[in-house]
Amino acid sequence: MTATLIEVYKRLFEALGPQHWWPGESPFEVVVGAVLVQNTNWKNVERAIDNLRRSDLLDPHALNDVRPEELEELIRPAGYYRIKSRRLRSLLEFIVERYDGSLEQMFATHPATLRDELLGVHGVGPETADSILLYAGEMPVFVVDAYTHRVLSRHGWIGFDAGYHEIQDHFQSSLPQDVALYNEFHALLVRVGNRYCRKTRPKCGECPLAELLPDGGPLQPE
DNA sequence: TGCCAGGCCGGGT
DNA sequence: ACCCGGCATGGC
Repeated sequence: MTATLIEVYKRLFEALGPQHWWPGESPFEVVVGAVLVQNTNWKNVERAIDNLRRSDLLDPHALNDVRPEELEELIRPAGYYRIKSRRLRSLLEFIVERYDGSLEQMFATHPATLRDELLGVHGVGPETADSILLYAGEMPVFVVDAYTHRVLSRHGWIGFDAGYHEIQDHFQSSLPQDVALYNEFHALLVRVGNRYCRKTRPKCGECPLAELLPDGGPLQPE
């Protein structure tokens, strides 16, 4: 690749500025959001979280005590509400049973260990686990998502068939272990994906990374 | 108006 | 170890 990842980051940051992802929110809110946002627009997630906040349920024990049907209704705007209600309850049960409902206690666990534990919870996959570790626990773990894959593969920086851990290693091995950097970089990639590197009708010409595209424009998947 | 959004699971090759 | 259908609401 013609530019290092750090140069890519700098370019994005200078063009788009800080994204302020999950800054003033409580760690628990981030945990809940990480599940609710699965394959879903963040706008929809905000409505669901607003419902929880209005009902004073943004607390592990409180939310764990809500009846499943009530939880479904509260998070309905986030979509997949029956699936996500079950996933959320699995995660809440884990936090309450394993860590006495204390996120502080949970995040005192070694990152690699906690990651494995989270992956064992129903409904928590690699991206959800890593989002919790990075954005709620402030642990130096790079979060990979659909946008990360799309932006990097269209520039030829990774193959279209690159898997989660391959991409994650790519970032973690070529960037300093820095929570703020990982946080901001991932948020910037999502922003680029939303604004320019779209699935249909991409606006590559206006993208801050336009000069870094291969000759002839973005690569297309086979 | 369809298409898409910050995935993951379960069943099938 | 992949591949695919299912899951659901709201915005553009």
